[in-house]
Amino acid sequence: MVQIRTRFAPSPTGFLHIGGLRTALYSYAIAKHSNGDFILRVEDTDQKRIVEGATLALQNILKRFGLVWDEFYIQSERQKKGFYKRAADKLVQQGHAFYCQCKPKNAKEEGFSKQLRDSCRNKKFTSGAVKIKVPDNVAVSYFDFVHQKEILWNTNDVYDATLLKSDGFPTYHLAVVVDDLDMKITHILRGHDWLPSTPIHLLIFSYLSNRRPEIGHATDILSGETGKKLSKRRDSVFVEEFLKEGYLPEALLNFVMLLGWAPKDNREIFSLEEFVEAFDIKGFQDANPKFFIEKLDWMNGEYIRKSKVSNLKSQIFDFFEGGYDKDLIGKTLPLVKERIKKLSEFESLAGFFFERPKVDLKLFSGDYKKHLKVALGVLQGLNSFDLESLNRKLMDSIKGNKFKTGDFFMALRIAITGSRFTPPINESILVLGRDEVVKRIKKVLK
RNA sequence: GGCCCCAUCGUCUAACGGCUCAGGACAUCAGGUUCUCAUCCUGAAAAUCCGGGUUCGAAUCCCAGUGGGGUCACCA
Repeated sequence: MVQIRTRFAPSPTGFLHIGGLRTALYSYAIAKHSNGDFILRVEDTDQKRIVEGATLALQNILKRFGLVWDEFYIQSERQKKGFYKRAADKLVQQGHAFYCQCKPKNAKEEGFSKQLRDSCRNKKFTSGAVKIKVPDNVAVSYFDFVHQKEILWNTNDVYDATLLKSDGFPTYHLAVVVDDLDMKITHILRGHDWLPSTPIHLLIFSYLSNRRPEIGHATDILSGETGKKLSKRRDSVFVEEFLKEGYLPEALLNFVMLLGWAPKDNREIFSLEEFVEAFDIKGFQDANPKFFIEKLDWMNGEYIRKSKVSNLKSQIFDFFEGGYDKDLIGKTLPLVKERIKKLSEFESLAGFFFERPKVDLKLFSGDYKKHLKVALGVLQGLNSFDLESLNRKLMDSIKGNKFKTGDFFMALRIAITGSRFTPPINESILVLGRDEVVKRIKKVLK
């Protein structure tokens, strides 16, 4: 049996795209489900777009999601060793490629072209860029393992793509084929946006080798707002942005795995290990999913609620870069854990534990001072400062004074926290301590 | 415009061509629990794009249409 080998091959432009994370996850799962190898390959062949430190950042972020690779390659280093030049030479010798000395065009400015056959293809140049000499009227096809169907082109619709640039670096088309062959990749999984250039790769594969990896194109993730491919300008597209908003890596990974893949039993919560175990290539979707943040919010809340206090404590401490005392975070967490959907929300919900709040008197209603005076008396007269006694004495005084329970606690809540929406107030009082609570109530009564 | 992909509740999706007046989850709405807010529990509303075929039977197969997406660089 052949060892399964997959790869994730991003270009290091700074941040990891959410779709990239998903592609990496699926590739990882295909390999690991069968105890295969997962390879990370950095495609940095565009000298104009090199970003300092991007490769390291990419590696770090993948590790945070547990997507660990077995082998690592950098294309620019392979370029120095001449792998791509040799492949290009071979293609020219075979008559499947030719040198071209035309001025490079920029499609963004010039629009799409109708000219598929390059004017240099019969000029017999011996230097310049190398382009593929696409044959006329030949059918090329492959079986897509995502869509589970044959996809077919006529080469009359395929253009003479550049393989080697005049700076000696390969384009994606050449590099991807050479590397996937050299690295003995068995399954290529990539985004749907690559589907249209697949016939070029199919031709190169057939010229360079008698074997070809399986190929599959995962759906594009569409924006929930626009229904179009996620765009950097309008949408949050980078993994780093989501982490910064307070989403947990495990939740984000879980959410993204279900955009374009589903198990037969409709299960929704998967750890990475569970996903690898459950992964089935038949579970891929054909239609492009829209990215709706609501479900991610729910899922993130699920993960936060499931988290151990000790783990969550460190995550929140790190998230706020040490801005809050770690032990105190730990004490408040049992009270706030099931009330937040993102780490970032810890601040607005639990901030009053760390800093005396500004209390807006407009929040109060009714005869709140009377309520507070009674509460103050109870607190100060309490012999044993524990939840049971506190609760009992407060309830007794409510009954004794014929207060409305809700009104009483609301007054207390606002005085202590500055908000109408808070964790349970008696438990919060215990965390804050009697002295602090007494001071806060007195301050309002002044 | 050419080429390619796609089409089940608002969203993510399930359903060997028959066990389906289409199931689950999120979101929404209504109840319950509760000192607020959450959590938790109950319930409701909500979909097979439109036509044609094939078949005893179609969400499922086929053909057109319509709609959506992608792509057409010496960027990946």
